[in-house]
Amino acid sequence: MKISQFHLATQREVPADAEIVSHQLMIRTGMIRKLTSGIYSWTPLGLKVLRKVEQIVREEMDAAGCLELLMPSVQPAELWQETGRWDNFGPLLLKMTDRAGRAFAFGPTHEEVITEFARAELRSYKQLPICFYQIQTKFRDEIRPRFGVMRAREFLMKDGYSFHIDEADLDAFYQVMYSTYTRIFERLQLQFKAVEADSGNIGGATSHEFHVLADSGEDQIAHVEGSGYAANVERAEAVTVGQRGEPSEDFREVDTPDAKTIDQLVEQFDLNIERTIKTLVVHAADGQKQPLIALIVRGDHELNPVKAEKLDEVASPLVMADEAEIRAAIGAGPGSLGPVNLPIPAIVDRSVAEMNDFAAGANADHKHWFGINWERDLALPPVADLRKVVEGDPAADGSGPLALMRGIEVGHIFQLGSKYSESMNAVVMDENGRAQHPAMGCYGIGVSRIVAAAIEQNHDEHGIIWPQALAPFTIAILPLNHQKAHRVREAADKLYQSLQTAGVDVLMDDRPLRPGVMFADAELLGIPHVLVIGERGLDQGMVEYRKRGGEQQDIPLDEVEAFALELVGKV
RNA sequence: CGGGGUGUAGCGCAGCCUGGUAGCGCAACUGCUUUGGGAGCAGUAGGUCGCAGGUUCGAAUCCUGCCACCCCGACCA
Repeated sequence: MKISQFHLATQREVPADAEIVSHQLMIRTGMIRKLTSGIYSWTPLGLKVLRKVEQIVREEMDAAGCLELLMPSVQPAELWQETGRWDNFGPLLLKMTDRAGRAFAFGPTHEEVITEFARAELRSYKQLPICFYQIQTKFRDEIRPRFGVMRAREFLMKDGYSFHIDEADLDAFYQVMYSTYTRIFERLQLQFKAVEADSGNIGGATSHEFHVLADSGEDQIAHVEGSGYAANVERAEAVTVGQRGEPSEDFREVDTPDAKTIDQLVEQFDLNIERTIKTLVVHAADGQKQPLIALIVRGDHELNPVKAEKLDEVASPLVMADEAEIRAAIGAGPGSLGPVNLPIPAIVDRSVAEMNDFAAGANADHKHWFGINWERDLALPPVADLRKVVEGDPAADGSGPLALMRGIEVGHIFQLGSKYSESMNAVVMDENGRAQHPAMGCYGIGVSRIVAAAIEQNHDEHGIIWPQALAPFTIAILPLNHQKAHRVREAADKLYQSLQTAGVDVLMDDRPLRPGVMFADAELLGIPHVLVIGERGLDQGMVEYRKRGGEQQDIPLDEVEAFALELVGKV
């Protein structure tokens, strides 16, 4: 491609509303343009990268035996009502009506449509296992879109769905998808980690996320260095190793007029924060005896809402009680709550169950109990894993202390089981002639998000540094002062023609611009290999090669074509 | 949805407080010079000042309402 024939629209200035590097660089290189919040056009440049990601994903899915299809984006409400998700999916689901007033959704994911497809197409266990996938535009009406295409409302996703005669076969195929995903992210030349995950509102049990590692990532991952253990912190189990200490202090009530928070309490009474507890009041699940329930974690710990709302006793989604509700039920404000004489049910975190001689609110304003001990002073309430893990916690599998890092979720695989096949009554005949609900798996990759994630991981102060597998162009030719220097133009044209013929994605900067502009744009665009042709070099019979973000060397003019072909593996 | 902020040329911004009909840098266009790290000179073009209403002889500027976008929190590929 010659730039004069292309639409290149690089900008020097950093857009004001782009917060993270990938978003800034995608705007500055001109890969994307915003139409409105969370909705972007991909320019010819950006689309070249997007297509490269897509193609790697497609090749590996095909290699795993999956079959590509294409399902509709616009889906009738009835389908979503069958699974209950018309109401349960929440405000992310974009709903609309046609001129006759029929309700539709713009697909945020396609379990319903694929299950409808499967119940029409699949009749026999002999057709199983089978996996369909598509690469298609999704729409989720995100509460807060941000970071360009990283968290967009409209985005490109690969979604795959598999069908199995039983859970064992699903599990075996899940392992195949796990290694397929591993291969995809390796081919994309990204640093990534597969982690145990929560399955969110897609449903199902076993689930793994694939994260591209980046400090700007919105997710936190807990892992153990050198072990296989890794989990999203919202999922990571907090285990305890110690045992409860013996009571040594007196159980006593203390006036604490100025201690509204844990920090104040610790400071004013010189307490160890690990001997304090926080009592959080949330809405109980429907059908519980009382409308509120207390969740108790250690003073220095944080409640993990994902774990909490999974408990049968707790309303899902999690709703914190407001001060008025708390006062009505308990008679004290949020700063003065505790398990002693608590009139509502409570669940304590595992680490709280191990505490002795600890302090807590007295359920009366300006009073706390100190020296509390379970069993001696009050009965231990039910115990559950309620908190977020912190750096240094022991891993759930005993492999060592946890370290935390940040990641960008680019893939997620789930074992759905028969959730959808049952609710939508998709059945196949098994070998005994009995109707069975097939077990399903579901496998997503955020194709457009990968482009941003790759930039997040591969850039410097000059611009993007594309991995070769993703680069929009793999080689750039910069003919310096070509409009005056005939020799330069001829050498560049010849090289361009031969690389073009060999099928290389080559970009020739044939703009009549000063060298500095050409260098700056080639670096901004992140083209992995740059060949600089100038009169100075030609005088020595040389062309200069620069590797983006790396070394440079002079190549004899008559060897440069072979050199270039070797660089991009076209020999 | 709650909290905060911003809307002025393609991009980045000033002007607003103290009303007098819009300016700077980059980008764009023309010409000449320049050409191994984002050139110089001369010239040109481009704006319903987010929208609607109000106050005023006069509104980018003051008032009211609305809209959009961005940031911080709960969701997800």
